Amino acid sequence: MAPFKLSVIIVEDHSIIVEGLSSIINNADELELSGAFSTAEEAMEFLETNTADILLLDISLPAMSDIEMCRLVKQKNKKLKIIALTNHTERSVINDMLTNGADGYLLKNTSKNDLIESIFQVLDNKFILQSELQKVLFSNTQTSNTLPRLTTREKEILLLVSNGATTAAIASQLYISSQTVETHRRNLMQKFEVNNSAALIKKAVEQGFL
Amino acid sequence: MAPFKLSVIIVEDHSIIVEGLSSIINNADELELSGAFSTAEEAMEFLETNTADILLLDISLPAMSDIEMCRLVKQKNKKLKIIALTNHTERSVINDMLTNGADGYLLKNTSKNDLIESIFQVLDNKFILQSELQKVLFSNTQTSNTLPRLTTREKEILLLVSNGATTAAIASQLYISSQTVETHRRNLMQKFEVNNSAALIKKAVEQGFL
DNA sequence: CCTGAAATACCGGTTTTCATGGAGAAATGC
DNA sequence: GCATTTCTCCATGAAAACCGGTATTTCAGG
Repeated sequence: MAPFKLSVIIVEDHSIIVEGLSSIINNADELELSGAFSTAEEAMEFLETNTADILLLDISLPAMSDIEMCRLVKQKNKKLKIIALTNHTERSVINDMLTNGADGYLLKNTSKNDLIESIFQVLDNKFILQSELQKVLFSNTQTSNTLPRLTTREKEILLLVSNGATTAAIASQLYISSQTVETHRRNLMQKFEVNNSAALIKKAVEQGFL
Repeated sequence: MAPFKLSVIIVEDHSIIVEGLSSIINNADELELSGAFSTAEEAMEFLETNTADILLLDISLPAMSDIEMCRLVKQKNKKLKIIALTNHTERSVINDMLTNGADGYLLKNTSKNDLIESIFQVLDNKFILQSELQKVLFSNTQTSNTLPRLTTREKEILLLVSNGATTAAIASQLYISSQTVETHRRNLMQKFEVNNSAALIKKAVEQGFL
């Protein structure tokens, strides 16, 4: 019950994890949890009429809108510190998060102590990144740096391909010619830097498109 | 500090979730957490010299050894009640769990209250299954009932296919003829009930083989 | 020793994908 | 309104995948 507690909010849709974070935060003397939301939208709504010092943001799928949400939240609340919580260790995801407003990036298997410490580090205007992740980020393996940006049509075709549909089937389903479908699929393979559909699907799943 | 608390142990490798479960359990008067382990093996070791009333078992990937572990733990500790915790809603996974010793099956997004209630239900020799899951289990869609059983070789080839290797490439890598590889791939597609590699990879990922 | 499962291999034929390269129309964004 | 993306379509040939059988070897378990 200290007079000036720092306010933490959470965006996370698994209540067990919320419970875990909540317990960790409330056990820290200087922190208090002032909100838990299952979507970033709800959190933004909350921030319209309230303030907070730090946001723990769950990033479930790298390709989803989470990263975009992070950018938006930060844009509207410049003072709010954001820590991304995720399981993904792909360089591109980390990069994307950190260039989109996150002040820190933690893996979900972080220990209690690491989490608390990180929160304070970030509040102290420091930038945090687990050593495990620094390795990924600064390793010399010069692999793909960013997630591909897919067009609507490409996403549509990706989904159909993943369901096992052949080019011809997709074409007739979408009322376009199979050449068009081929083109899209080719572009998909190019964007994902693979050379066949099997690898395409695997990479797409890994990166959260499926 | 009631005299006879029921002892709960956890198998779960994400410390934040452990924290959440721990907090939930310790807040229930009649329960106490007496151990948290990141693997089922460790839990079994613990059970050699200790007892427990209930085990919350994390099932991360349906095709992994988790289900087998459940069976083993139950075999060795018949009195121990096991609740599986997972994100998977596939009928086959639920089936597998419940026929391998689990006394209940909860989704990871279960609420605090549901979890507590379920624990007591199970301790009361009831069998628990969320209504959401009952629907899946007893719905009339007569789709695939069990995960396919893959041979060692098939797993090997599945992995290589997912990496984008062509039949010829796989063949030369494994020092077998490409006809053999074709056969294995065909068997894989049959087992997964799909008709091309793209769908094969997707289904394999979904079911935890990749 | 026998059986069954697994791994290996082959044939012949059809379908589908993959790689190239180009190109016009439509929508989107500034 | 202009530029850039995006979506559309085309042709061709080689490569790979898919299909439906069949069959031999190997090896562990009963």
